[in-house]
Amino acid sequence: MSIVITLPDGSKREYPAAITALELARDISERLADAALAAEINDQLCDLDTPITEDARVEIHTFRTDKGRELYWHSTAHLMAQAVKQLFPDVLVTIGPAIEQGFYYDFDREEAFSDEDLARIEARMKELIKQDLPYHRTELSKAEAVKIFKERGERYKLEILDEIPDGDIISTYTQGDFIDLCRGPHIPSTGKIKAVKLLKTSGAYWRGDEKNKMLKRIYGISFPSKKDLKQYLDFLEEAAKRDHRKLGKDLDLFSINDEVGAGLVLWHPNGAMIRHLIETYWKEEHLKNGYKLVYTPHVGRSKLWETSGHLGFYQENMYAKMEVENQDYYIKPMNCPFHLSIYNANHHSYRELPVRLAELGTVYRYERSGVLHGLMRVRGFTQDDAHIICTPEQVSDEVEKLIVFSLDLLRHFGFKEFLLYLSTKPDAAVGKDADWAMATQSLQASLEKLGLEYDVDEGGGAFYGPKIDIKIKDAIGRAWQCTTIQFDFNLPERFDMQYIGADNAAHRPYMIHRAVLGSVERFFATLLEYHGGNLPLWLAPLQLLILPITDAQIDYCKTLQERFLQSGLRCEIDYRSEKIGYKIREAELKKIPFMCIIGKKEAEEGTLSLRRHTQGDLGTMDMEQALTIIRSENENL
RNA sequence: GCUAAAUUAGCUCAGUUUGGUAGAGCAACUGAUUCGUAAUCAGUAGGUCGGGGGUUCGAAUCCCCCAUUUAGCUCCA
Repeated sequence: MSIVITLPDGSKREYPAAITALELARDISERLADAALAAEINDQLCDLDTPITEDARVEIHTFRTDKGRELYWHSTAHLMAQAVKQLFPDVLVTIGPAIEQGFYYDFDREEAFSDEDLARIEARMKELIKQDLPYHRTELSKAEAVKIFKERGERYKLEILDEIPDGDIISTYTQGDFIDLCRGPHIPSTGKIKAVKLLKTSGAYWRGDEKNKMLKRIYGISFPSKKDLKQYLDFLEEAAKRDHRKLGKDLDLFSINDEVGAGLVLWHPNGAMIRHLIETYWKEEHLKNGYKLVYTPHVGRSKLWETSGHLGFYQENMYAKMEVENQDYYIKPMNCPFHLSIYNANHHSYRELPVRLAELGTVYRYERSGVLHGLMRVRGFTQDDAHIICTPEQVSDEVEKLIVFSLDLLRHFGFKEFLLYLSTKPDAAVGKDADWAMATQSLQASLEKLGLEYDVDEGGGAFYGPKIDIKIKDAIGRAWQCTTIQFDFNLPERFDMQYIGADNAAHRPYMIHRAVLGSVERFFATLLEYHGGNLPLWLAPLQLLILPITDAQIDYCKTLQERFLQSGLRCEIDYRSEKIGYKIREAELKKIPFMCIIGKKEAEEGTLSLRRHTQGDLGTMDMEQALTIIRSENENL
């Protein structure tokens, strides 16, 4: 009886008897057999030596597939645990999964792993790779597994075993002297790992719970070639160059200092100019799209925060209360209660809805000291907040408009790729099921109507409503969350919001809470990292710098500056008596988009020599030609 | 908050192992130079070594506490 194997491309192969996945790969090609890591037989991921005994769909996984990479890294994590156990026999192993980029393994050890330890572990891993130890799968009963790990004193493994139902078959993987409880599959042998690098160590709570013991984690990554590893390390270096904290310092955009306080940002003139341009654009676009701008205070009475519920469920993130004339006040961690108070200041007819209230609202939240990170995570930040209050009939239209508006706004900043997520009802939630269903459905319908791809985060919504998040995809593959569009079934109740319908009765409106940029701080950081500091021309604090070669050209430079300023460009002259090469170098380091080099020749001819940052010399031309080039990057000039 | 590492001139860093009161490059300032597409030369000035306490004849260096930063964990715009 022969068996028929169907490959992912639909092609079929027939074999007279059962063969292993590895034999199948070898039959397809030697190269595939060499690259093969594991097989997926009828959607079941398994080791390469698994026999295929009947007709099946089979996919061979290599490092090129997501699943292949994942188990490659997982196998490397096992290898690292083996090296650690050999070098530090007293250390207990816990778990070691693959992550998006590489793997980690958590160990129970009193001391932290030092850099020297890492180097030793890495060296031992390389020895074990040379030995080309096979990963051997063993299936056994729970009792047998308990016996094995009890003998070895691996109490974390026993804890995991304890949670597995008694009847289940358990698998272990052994390579050399190391045995680990593992579902698998794994790569055939350690020799498949050609390049490995241990990257860093840190603490991590057992099972991710801060009440548990803190374990010592080691992160690493591995590749099937040294070249791939080098490429990855280069990528990390590139990411470091784009770090907004470094760019913020180099370009003199912002600072954060001890004396002012952690997580509180000082915006320097250059950064403030960029922020001003972002905010001005943001306001204009909101006004064009039917939003009303509002301003609200930075503090509010405790009564307000009781009504909103923040004192109940958010107090640990709020700054402590302050007392003035026997009244308690809190600094605002959110703008919503103020916006809703504005709505509630008047009666509203259904004819006025939707009401869209927008504000660049600065809030303060107490964030635990360990989470602060440059501008990405701060304690005082400005949300580009808006609340849309509408009737049930208006919901789907509003959601659709919002998605389009958000994407348009983001694209204007040069962002091109987006990742969209729809988050649905979590277990603990407020609001009626019917409302959740309706809101979730209108979010989903809008995404589909617009033909946008999105992922569903099941149960990932806020307790008060479902949401859509938009993340921006970076030039080097990282994703940054900005936009969030959230329904809120909680606050309209708490604030007893109403509108008068056509039936002359009071109704509860729907409310959507949204931020497009997220926070100005995080957005600014994302913008910097995305563009590597080379902002689009319209956002550059200084757009053009005129560089006279000698003092003799200064008067001519001033007439040019006048023309550029009249065209709406932000333009300055570098008067210093430095050599032209030096002035150009400085302007390049400051990432000034355009440079205008003026020597004797240009002054006599009435021309100018234009240079574009990142491109170099564009040649000699007259003013009109220069403006044409500059306008091609920004039609508003 | 937790685990670990770090904090020295405006910036980037050396000096800490083996205690003997600080050093470089860039930037700044002064002077010279007037130059053609990423660094001209010379000179000057700049630091109670994150803060506080302790050990010591003597602390940037050793010990303790605190603050901040970084990498993670947990949490989030």
